[in-house]
Amino acid sequence: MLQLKDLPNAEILSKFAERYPDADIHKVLQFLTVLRIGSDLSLMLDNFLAGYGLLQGRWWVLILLMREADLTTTPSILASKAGVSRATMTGLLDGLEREGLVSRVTDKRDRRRLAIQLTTAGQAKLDQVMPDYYQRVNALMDSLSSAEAEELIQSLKSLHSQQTVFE
Amino acid sequence: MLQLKDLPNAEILSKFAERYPDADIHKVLQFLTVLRIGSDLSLMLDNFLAGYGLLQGRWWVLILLMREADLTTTPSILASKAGVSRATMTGLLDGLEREGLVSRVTDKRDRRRLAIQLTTAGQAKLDQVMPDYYQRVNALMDSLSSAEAEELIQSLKSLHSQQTVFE
DNA sequence: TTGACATTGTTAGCTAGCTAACTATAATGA
DNA sequence: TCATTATAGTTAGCTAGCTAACAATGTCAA
Repeated sequence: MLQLKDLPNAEILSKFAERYPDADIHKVLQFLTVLRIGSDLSLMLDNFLAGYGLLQGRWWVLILLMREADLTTTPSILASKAGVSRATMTGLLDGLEREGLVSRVTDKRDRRRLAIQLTTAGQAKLDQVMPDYYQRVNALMDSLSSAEAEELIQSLKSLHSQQTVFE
Repeated sequence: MLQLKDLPNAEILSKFAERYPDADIHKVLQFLTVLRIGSDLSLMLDNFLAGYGLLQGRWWVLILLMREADLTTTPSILASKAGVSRATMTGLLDGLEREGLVSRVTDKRDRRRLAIQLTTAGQAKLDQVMPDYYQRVNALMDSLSSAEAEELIQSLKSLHSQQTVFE
């Protein structure tokens, strides 16, 4: 969504400016550019992962599992660390279990809980994709100097911290 | 997805670095920060629009329609300008039509085509939301100086232009 | 003119996000 | 102890993205 290829022309601008005098076209375009490039980069990552038969959500769950010392944790903790709802995590785990990349193990001490475990196949999948991923991230970020990258992150964090104006 | 609250600690970093020596943790974190803040800002916009009973995809269609001189265009053109597939546009228009914000009119000269028209209710909905939207965008972007904002956009465009490294 | 090709919009089926509601289980306090 | 409350995971139903396939319609060249 939010295609920036379709920039408004002078006629359109005057129409909107007349109806909505508070509009600051530069700021709006900058804001939309941030949104659009974020979503394009995310789509690019999706396409890259698709080449390995993975999807962004599922791939991220595998990484979170690999971070655990025993390659195991619970759906709730995964949901919290991934920043999604428990319901969404259920769906992600369904897909990963179907593909044999994780397994669900019941917890006998607390029968509400499940242990989610990274399988050998899951670890092997990460070993396929991660070296390629890291190389490409390096190549992508090399288009900015380290000072530029740092300023980019700082500016994004400034915007992020101002989210309250939208509430 | 892609929660950055859960930053890797030293133990995790060494585990990943050992297994994947190409990983440059600073670059990876910067990359993920761009993705995450983009998605957070998009979510923020969703929440804002929800207060007016709107959703981002549908709202954007209304704006594209308002840009047209006669408030009318076709689903294909909308899909192209919004940067989504025709199938996705069908779904967005279904929702908007159900709410009475747009109407579908058959084209008698080319019976494959539909004319999508912004209704009075659709224009009224935009008139409710847009002034508030523009004020909030202004407030958000005021957290950056105009020079900072310009550098931010330039850096994002640099990244965007390097997307090919992920193909 | 007609057969091949292109275009338009829709449908079906997938992923992935959400909230709300539900079941099962555990924990706690009167 | 037992009633209440809290927690874990799932399900249902919504939005919104995608691709692939399809029917209806136009277009165009042989």
